[in-house]
Amino acid sequence: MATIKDVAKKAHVSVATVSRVINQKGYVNSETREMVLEAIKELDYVPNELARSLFQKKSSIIAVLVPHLTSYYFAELLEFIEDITLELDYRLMVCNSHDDPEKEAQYLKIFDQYNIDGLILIANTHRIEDYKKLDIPIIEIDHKLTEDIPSITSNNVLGGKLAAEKLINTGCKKIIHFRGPSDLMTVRERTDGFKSVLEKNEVYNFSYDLDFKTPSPEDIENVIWSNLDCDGVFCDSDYIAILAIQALKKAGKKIPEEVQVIGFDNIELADVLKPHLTTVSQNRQKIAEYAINSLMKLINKESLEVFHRKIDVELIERDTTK
Amino acid sequence: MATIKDVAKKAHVSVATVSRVINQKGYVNSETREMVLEAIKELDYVPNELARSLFQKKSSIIAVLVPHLTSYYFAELLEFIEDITLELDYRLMVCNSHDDPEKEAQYLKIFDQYNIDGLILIANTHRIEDYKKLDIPIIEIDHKLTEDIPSITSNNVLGGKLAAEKLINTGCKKIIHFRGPSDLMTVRERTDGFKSVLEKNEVYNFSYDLDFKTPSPEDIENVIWSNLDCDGVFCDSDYIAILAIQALKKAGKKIPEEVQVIGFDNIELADVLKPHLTTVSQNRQKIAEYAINSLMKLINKESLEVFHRKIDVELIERDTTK
DNA sequence: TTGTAAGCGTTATCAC
DNA sequence: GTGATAACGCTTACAA
Repeated sequence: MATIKDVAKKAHVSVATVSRVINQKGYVNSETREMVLEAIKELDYVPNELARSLFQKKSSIIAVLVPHLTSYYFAELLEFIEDITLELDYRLMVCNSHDDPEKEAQYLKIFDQYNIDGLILIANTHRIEDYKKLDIPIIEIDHKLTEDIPSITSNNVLGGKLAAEKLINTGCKKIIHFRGPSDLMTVRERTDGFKSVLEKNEVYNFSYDLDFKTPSPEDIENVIWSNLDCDGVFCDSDYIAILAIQALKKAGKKIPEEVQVIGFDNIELADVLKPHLTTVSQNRQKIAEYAINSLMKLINKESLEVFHRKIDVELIERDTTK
Repeated sequence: MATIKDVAKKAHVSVATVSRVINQKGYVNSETREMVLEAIKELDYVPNELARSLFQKKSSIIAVLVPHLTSYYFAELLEFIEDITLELDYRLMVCNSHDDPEKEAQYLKIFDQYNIDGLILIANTHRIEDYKKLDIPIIEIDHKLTEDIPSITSNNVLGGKLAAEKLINTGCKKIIHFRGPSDLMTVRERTDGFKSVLEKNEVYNFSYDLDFKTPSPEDIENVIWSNLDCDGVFCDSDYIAILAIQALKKAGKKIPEEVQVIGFDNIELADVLKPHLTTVSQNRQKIAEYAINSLMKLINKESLEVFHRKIDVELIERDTTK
C-alpha cells in the first residue's frame, strides 16, 4: 500500500503538495500537479480514509440501524439507501438490531468509536434518551420517537383511510383488520385512519394484532374461520395479506367477489402472486431519498425545511378488490 | 468526545498507562488501574477506533459484497453474517454490486482505503484479477472463481441429483428444469448433477434459462403451455418454483398428482405458501458460519484446513412432490 | 507556489 | 510500574 509519502518521494515534492493535489485545495503549479498525478497513477495510490477521518473527525461512513434484514420492506429500503450513499461517496455500515435493545446499545457505542457521520434509524425501540446522547445527526424512518429527532414516515393515517374508503365504496359490511403490533406508531396511525372512515360510515370492523416478522398463519386462519361472514380484510403488510388470502381460499371464499383483501407495502410479490394483491403502496425510494438528503443536510450543518416529513401512500388496485 | 488524554489528565497518569489499562497489556498497578477505570467511566470514554486502526492497520471492519439485497437468499445470508460478526466485535460494511462491474470497482478501491480486514465475496462477476490484487483476505460464497481464493459453496451437484432422484423415483417421465443463467457456476453444477441422474435413467428433460432476480412469469407460462405433458418441474430457486406452480395451476394441473415441483433454496415462503414447496435446502447458517470462521483464520494468518468447502444440501419434502 | 511541522487519537518502544 | 515519545497517514497553518 503506497502512502502519500511514497507519492511525494516519487514526484519529488512534499507531502503537502500531494495533499493539495488530491484535495484540489490551495495553489499548485499545473506542471507539479501533472507530476504528482503521474506518481499517483504509477503507484496505484489511494489515500487512506482512516487517517483522513482521524484528522477531519468525519469518516464518510453512515450507519443504518434496522430491525431485520430479511423482510422485503427493509431490504429494499436498505438497497435504495445504499444506492444513494454510494453515489454520494459514503459507505454504509449495517446494524441489525433484531429489535433487541442489547444489540442496539452495542451499536450505539460503535457509532462514536468510528466517527460515524450520521445515522439512519429504523428501530421499533424506544430508548430515545440513548439516541439523543449521540452527538451525530440522526434521521428516523417509519417512526417518530420524539419531536427532537427528524423523521420520515409514510402517511399511515392516509393509508388506513384509503383502504377503508375502497372497501366501503365497494360495499363491505364487515371488515377484519389484521394489523401489526399495536404498540407501534405506524400501526396505530393506520388503525386510526382506517377506523375514522369506517366509524363515520358505521361499518362493523375489528382489529387483530399480529407480529410483522412472523405473523401466525394459524391465528389468521382461526380469526377467519370465526368470522366467515366478513367481506373485507385489510392487512398491515402484504405478507399478512398473502396469508389471509390463503386462509380465505381454504375457507372456500371467492376473492374479490365474496371477500376483498387489501395489503400494505406493495412488495414485489404483491404483483406476482395470484390473485394480484390490491395494496397501499409505500414509496420506499422516496423515503430513502428524503432520508439521505436530510441526513446530508444535517451533516453539513444546514437546517431542514421539514423536520417531520410524511410521504404520501397510494392505493394500488389489483385483483383482490372489486 | 473524551480522548485518552482527557482520561489521563483526570486520572493523573500518562496516556501510556491509560492505554495499558484499556488493552490489558503490560504491567499496571491495581490501584492505578482503578483510578483509570474510574476516570473512563466518569468521562464516558470510548477509544477512537479510527486512531487505533490507523496504527494497527486493521479496522475491525469486514466488507460483504453482494449482488442484491432484496432476494431472500442474500438477505438471510447477510443477516447470519451480521450476527456472527457483531458477536466477534467486527463491523459490517455492505456493498451492493447490483451485478455491476463499475460498482464493484468502486468498492474495490474503498476496501484499501478503510483498511478493511477482510472481504466476503458473493459476486457473479468474473473480474478475478482485481480481487487477487487486493491484499486482504477474501472468502468467496456460492462461487469458486479461481483456485487461489478460498470458497464456500453449497454442494450444487448433489442438489441437482437429489431433485432428479426424487422425481424419477416418483415416476416422472418428462421433466422441465427452470434454471438460472447458465453462465453461473452454481447453475451449471446443478444442471450437471440433475442431468447425470436423468440421463442414466433415460428420462426426457430439458433446461430453460431464467434470470434469478427477475424471472419472467410469461416465459415460464409459455414453456409450460408448450409442454403440457410434463410431469416434473425442477426450479433453481423457490421464487421460480412459486411462479411455475402458478402457471401450472392456471393450466389446470394438479400438484403433485399430475405434476411434481421441486424448488431450490428453502426460503421462508416455501413453507408458508400453499402448496408447501418441496425444495433443496441450502444451509445458509452453516455457510455464513464457515465463511466468517475461515475469514477470521485468514485474518489471523492461520491457514485453512479446507480451502474450498462444500456444504451439503438437503431435500426438504413437502406437498409439491409425491 | 511550495515545504516544514504540528496535530488528529491511538499504540508500542524505550528509558527511568 | 510508569512516563516520554515516535509513529500510523493524513491535512492545514504558517513560513519561505
